[in-house]
Amino acid sequence: MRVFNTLGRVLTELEPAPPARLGMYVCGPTVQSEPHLGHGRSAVAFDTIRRYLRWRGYDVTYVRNVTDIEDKIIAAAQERGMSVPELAEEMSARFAETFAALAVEAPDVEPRATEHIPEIIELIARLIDRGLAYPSGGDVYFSVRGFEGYGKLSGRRPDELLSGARVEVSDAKQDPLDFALWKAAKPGEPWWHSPWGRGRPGWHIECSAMAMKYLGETIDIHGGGNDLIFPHHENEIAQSEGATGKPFVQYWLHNGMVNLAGEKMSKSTGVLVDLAEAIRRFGGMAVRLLYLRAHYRSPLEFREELVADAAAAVERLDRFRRRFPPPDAAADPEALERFRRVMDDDFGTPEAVGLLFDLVREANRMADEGQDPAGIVAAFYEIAGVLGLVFASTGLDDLADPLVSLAAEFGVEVDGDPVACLESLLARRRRAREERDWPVADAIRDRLDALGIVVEDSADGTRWHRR
RNA sequence: GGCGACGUGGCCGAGUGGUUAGGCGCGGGUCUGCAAAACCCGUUACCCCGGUUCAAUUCCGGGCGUCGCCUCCA
Repeated sequence: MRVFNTLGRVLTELEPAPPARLGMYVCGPTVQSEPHLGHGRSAVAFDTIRRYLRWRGYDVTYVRNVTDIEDKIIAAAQERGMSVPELAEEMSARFAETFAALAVEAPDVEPRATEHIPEIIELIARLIDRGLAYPSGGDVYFSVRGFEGYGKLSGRRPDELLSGARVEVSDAKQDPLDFALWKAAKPGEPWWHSPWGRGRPGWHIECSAMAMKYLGETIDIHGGGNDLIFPHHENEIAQSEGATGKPFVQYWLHNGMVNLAGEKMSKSTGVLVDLAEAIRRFGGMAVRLLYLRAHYRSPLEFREELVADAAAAVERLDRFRRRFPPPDAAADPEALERFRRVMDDDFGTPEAVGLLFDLVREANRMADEGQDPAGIVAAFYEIAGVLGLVFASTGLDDLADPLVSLAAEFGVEVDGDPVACLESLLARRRRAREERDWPVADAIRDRLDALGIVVEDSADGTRWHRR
């Protein structure tokens, strides 16, 4: 299978072939504020890649970090009158529950920067030993010009970077390009003891330390948003390879940005859409499908009508799932082969989604014509599962009271169980239909519809689902 | 200015040197007590200009336009 490697900007064969162990590190969020649609895209993109690699037979170890100490978190915590750990804890929980609503699986390891201070300090010390970093006034900086390969990921040469206007100037740096590995604590900031005094890690170093701790000095796949290519990932390479002398990452994978009204979603500009809000309004699967319908590397323009469109498409999948429960049958091999072919080509999820809808139509048609679609249906479930399109069956517990009174209204025997209640009502309606008593049959259907329960008749019986 | 991505039908979005993506929407039909669902048919697509070719939306060159990165960012 081929993947697009940002390092070299080429589609390359993923080696070794399965089965093999594969270490995968993805830059998780800096837990400073609520997740937005961009965070969701990255999480879903790499969750899908992880699921697919596993399906292909790889033994994947998936690490996604939480950066819980950083300048912006400190600032945000002060603004809200909270401690840094309190804010980080609250936002981590928000990210976790929001990602869960997108059916993003929990990572195998979810390391936090603040729990790896010893590893970070050790890595910095190694870089100092090797002459690639230097302490300065309580800070420690990385010597960019001391690392020969600097710029190989982002395609920037140190000399060209100098002309950029946004280089942070500091008397403490020997060179304007140098970046902080360790920052001396200012009054009121969180700090840890270090050989260079009280301080905290710089932004990039925690990913190097944690990735290497859990996945070794050379890791197979490293992912993140393409806005991290420079400087974050460029600096990770410099720090890691500077310390070990070995290649840090075999395959760099980057997802595209989510744009809003033609502009990138970003914390700094305030151009963003709250992820939890979008999930609340359209459902987690609609948001996930929205992501999957674009290739993970393409920019994705967000508009409300596009999520509504995705929600309608999810409805179709959901109706299909209700019509055909998971069968006890082998998945159609031809469908799986098509899936493998499009996904093997740098994770072609838009085509895979197209395939999924092909299967929906095919199985519906077969069933309509009296054939058994079990193999197609099984392929549908297998593929949907790999794409992370999972559907929770909705209960009726919140509708217990209205259902009981509705049952009583139609003279149906009831106990408190809402499912039994609904079944009784549907049985009553079936009798009405057999007696060609359309007013009663339609009234039951209309009243259930008002509760959000949709009743549909078909040749093979009556089905219901919540709207 | 440097580096990179991209311009496909009403909307979104794959893909291909000549032959069906797919979804949503819209129109027609089948089925059905009605409704819904499902299925079938249609909705005449590939930014512009050159070039290569028997043939280009697909390859090459130029133009126009959009977006991202260039030390906050997923």
